[in-house]
Amino acid sequence: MGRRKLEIKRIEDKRCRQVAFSKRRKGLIKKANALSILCDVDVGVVIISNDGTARLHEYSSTNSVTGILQRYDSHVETEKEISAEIQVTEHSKYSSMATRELLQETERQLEKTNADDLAVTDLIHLENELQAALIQIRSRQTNLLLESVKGLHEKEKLLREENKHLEDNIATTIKKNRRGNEMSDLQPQRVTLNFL
Amino acid sequence: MGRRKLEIKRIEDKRCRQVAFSKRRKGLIKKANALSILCDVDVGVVIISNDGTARLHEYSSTNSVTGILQRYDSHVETEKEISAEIQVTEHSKYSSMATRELLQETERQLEKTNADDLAVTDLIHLENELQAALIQIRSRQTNLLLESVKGLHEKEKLLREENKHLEDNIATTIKKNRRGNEMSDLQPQRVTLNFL
DNA sequence: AACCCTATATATAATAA
DNA sequence: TTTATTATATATAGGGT
Repeated sequence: MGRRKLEIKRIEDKRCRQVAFSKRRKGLIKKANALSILCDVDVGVVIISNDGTARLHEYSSTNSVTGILQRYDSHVETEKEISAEIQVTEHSKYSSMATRELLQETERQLEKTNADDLAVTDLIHLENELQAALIQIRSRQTNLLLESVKGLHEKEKLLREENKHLEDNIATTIKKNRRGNEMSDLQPQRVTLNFL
Repeated sequence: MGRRKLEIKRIEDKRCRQVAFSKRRKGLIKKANALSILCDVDVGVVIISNDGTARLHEYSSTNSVTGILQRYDSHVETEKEISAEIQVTEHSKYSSMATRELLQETERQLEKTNADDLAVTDLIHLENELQAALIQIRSRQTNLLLESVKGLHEKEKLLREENKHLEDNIATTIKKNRRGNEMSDLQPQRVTLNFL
């Protein structure tokens, strides 16, 4: 795209690399913006450079980054409804919807391509699709984490209640004991624990 | 870039929009790939289309998506070390490092630009930088969530131990009672509470 | 680092297959 | 729906400021 053809490999000259980075980063974000507007889709771009000081550059068509991430979540939510199983069947979740489509796509690709000219671009494409599946799994993990927190809070509450009951129990037992020892007449205990 | 100049606004014809999406998506990912290789940086692209069936497309220069997200985390981790405060001071975290740089950059931009020709591109740039700050805050939230889970697990363990002690306490109390009062019909209580 | 310039490389809109 | 063609629009390498 410039004065001469450029091989796609790391630019060794630091100066040139830096300039190219600045230009191409701008270009990439511009294209991301055009794509999102022209085709009415949400696009997010993240660039992490490591030249000495690691810097983070970002673009998102949605107002906030959390916005696009919430879209992830709702996307994942939909899949969850389809395979609303428990942890034991967790494995089956990975073969739902998009993942199944992905495998079909892979088969199609392999069918129509001779082993000879299995283009690198094809492989890159498949790789990207697989990565898309991975990000979905990651989102799923985030959701599970949130559920985990919720569950743990409930557990904590129940355990605290149980503790309270047990303490009361001990208190009354001791009291009655004392009384019973004095009057030689111990009363039967009733231990009632109601929760859940 | 085609037969005629195209305004950057939503393509109304669904057919054209679909074709443009397919092409531009491929183009964007190709450019993202070139950028990451040429300039030796990590790049992630996320595209969410909503044409009826919401679909998620993704690209990441790192082997796994979690990889690039871990880079986020470590990036955030560094900032955390600098302002390692508790939740109460949470607010102060938002004005650390990158955010401070960001504000300086904003000032610089506003200084050198007349109100007249404050280019849209400048605004877009600033917007993107602000979004970068937002994604960092989001990562921070994820970290806090993970810490929360850890803390809750510890809490749970302590509560369970406490419960065990209390149960033992009750058991021995009852045993002693019975021994000291043979005719009593008092039965040792079994307090078993299983949840989750 | 951020802009200009310009020759060239790439991307892609319209169109057809 | 994708795929191929092709004319045109954009992006950008190298060079200078």
